[in-house]
Amino acid sequence: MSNRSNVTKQKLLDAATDIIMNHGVHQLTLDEVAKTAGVSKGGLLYHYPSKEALMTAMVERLQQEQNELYASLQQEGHGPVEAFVRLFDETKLHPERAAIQIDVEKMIAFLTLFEVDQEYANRWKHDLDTFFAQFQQTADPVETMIIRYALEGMMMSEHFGVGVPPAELKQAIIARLIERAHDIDRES
Amino acid sequence: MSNRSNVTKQKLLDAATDIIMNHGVHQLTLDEVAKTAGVSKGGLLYHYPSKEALMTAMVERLQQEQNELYASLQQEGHGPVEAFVRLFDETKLHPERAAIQIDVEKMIAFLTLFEVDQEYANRWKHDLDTFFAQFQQTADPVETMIIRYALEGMMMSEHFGVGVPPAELKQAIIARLIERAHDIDRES
DNA sequence: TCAAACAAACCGTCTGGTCGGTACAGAAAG
DNA sequence: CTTTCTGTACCGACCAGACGGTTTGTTTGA
Repeated sequence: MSNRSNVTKQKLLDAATDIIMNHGVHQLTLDEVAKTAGVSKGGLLYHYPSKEALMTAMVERLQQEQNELYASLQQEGHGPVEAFVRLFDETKLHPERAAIQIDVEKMIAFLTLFEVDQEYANRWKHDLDTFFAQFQQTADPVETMIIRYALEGMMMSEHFGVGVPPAELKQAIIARLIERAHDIDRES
Repeated sequence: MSNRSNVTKQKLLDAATDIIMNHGVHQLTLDEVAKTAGVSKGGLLYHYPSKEALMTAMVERLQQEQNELYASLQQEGHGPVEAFVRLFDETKLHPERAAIQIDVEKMIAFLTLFEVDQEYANRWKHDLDTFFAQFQQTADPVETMIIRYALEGMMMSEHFGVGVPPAELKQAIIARLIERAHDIDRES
């Protein structure tokens, strides 16, 4: 795969990501993606021969970015639960990490794709299932799951802009979650 | 509005709800709703002159059901936070309440509708905002918000079937959330 | 010069919505 | 009592636009 080809592919994935985040799934049409990326529809379908292929590539890129950030957080010495919590706040706490470019709000946006195509949704689900399985083996599975759910709920709430608390309350919530995650990791 | 007319309207809303929950938003077509309800497409559009009108009616009926159940829970003596927690589990703990017929999975299904029509999405958001505002005035706003987020995250996770824990763990999670909500309500 | 990379017109299907018409229950008229 | 009229509820063929995907043609770079 030449460099030129790869650049265009990334542009297309960026455009698709941009659309799905700012305008929702129903606006994710091939014409719109091509237009946003500054490529013709023919050019798009040259690289991704179907809409499904495009969406699969989007999800896979997101997954990879997430895995990389999560691994780097664990290498810094954080336990699995705390690393998970920090996954939800890292780019905002440390903007200089923007290179990794992980935005968790993408996840909830992509989740809506689950309803469009059950096929590759199941692939993603499998990965997530094995990941979350370890959360049931900690010193306090109940609390661990509450932490996990709280983060996902917060993510969803912010994505839809429903009942969003002031910034300082949000930071306090995250701080308390990190604190508890830290304790759980230490006891496990 | 005659009785006959109202029966048909409810049948149409039931059909639409059924489709959106079991097959996703992308399957919610007028033809499919009409077919499921045993009505012609013309009949559907006679009662709901547009797809948007149909969806708005769906959301409004859901909202009303929710408000009624929440009010009845508070009348039983539960505080606002605990009543909120029980809202997420009531139909499963007390199947005899099925008359009220509130299934929280509907909510997350409907949330995806937000992307279709920003108009009434904002109306719903406003209602939710004012509702959740009280959660920031409790004895422990941080914990209250964690409880709220955890429930929403759990709901979402179950809707998508991602990393769902065994039943006994789930019950333990809810039990702990109820316990904490009870404490917060008492202190407030 | 040749293949990869892209452009653009085009096609078939799906879907929201329109429109003319039907069935029927009751009111009004004779 | 019979006939005519009227409004509600509903049907189903049809239309226009959108969208995913194909085909054919053109450019670009090694």
